[in-house]
Amino acid sequence: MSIDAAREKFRSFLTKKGLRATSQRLAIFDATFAQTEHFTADQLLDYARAIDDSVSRATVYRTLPIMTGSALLREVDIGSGEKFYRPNREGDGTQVAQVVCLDCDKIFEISAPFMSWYGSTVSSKLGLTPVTQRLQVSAQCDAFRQTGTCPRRG
Amino acid sequence: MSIDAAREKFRSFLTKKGLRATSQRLAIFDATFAQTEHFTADQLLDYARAIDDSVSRATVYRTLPIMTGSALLREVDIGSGEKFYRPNREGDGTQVAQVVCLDCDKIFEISAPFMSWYGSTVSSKLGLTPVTQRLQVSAQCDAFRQTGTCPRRG
DNA sequence: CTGCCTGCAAACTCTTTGCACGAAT
DNA sequence: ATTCGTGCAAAGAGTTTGCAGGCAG
Repeated sequence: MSIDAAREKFRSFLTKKGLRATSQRLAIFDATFAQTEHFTADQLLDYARAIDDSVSRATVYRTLPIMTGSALLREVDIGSGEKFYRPNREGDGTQVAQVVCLDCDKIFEISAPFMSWYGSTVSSKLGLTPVTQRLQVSAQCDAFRQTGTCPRRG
Repeated sequence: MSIDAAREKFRSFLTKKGLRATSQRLAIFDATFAQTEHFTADQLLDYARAIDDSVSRATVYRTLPIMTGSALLREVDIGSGEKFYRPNREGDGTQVAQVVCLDCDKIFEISAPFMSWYGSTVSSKLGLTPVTQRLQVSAQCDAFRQTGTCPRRG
């Protein structure tokens, strides 16, 4: 999905919800779609300010739930104090697992289609309907432990 | 595992690590093993103070990582701002998934032995060695949505 | 005795919120 | 014109830490 197509989707999402397409919201949105890796709210503030320096931290935090609600942004919580985000270029539906490298602090994502099967199996036994699921693996980098450098590291 | 056996394990863990078996640490430990459900650090402070009212919040937070390090306590982070804990009576090794009910706020645990298989499969492709894994499902309570009451709710 | 451990309170990190001004429809 | 949205700064929640005194080994 091109950034223009994505921006248009975001605009129409805002309109449909009766929300206003302010310059700040659009700057924040554009900033997310310029990223190829996971990023934090704090980083997003920087990225958005490079586009429109009137963007404030409060507006970033207020816009994040709007964007995740539009399914154009995914939230990734690896339990590290701060949350990570990533543009959802593929549209929706893909079940992914995260692999977090303890040496690189890098987050990899891998498709894990069986997750939804597991979720429904397990939940139906409890009389529950699954809403979200996450599968996360934290791991050590073999190369880093042996050679002292991680090939994926900056 | 009985509480006495568990306390003895904790004592020897402390000794082995060169740590002191203070009355506060033992009170906090006993408090964890009296619980049958998940609990927060804040709740643990209350429980521990009921045993030894000299226990402070700081000591609870300083003792938690020691206990998780001894594998007698498991930490469960469902991404809700605060972490949950639960005594590990079964010993170690069991791979469990959490199912969190959005209506009850209750945390269920279910054995998910295939998790470790998935972790190693996925990680070996990236040259990583898995350290920890978590599989979590957040779900709605069918009964609550239909009748307005959840049978599992207090 | 020695130095690890403690309680207290302040600091910290990430996120949310109240308020009065400003801008989108 | 109306509201909704904004920036600022302060508040919040959960957790961590510096310090002076206290107790285990």
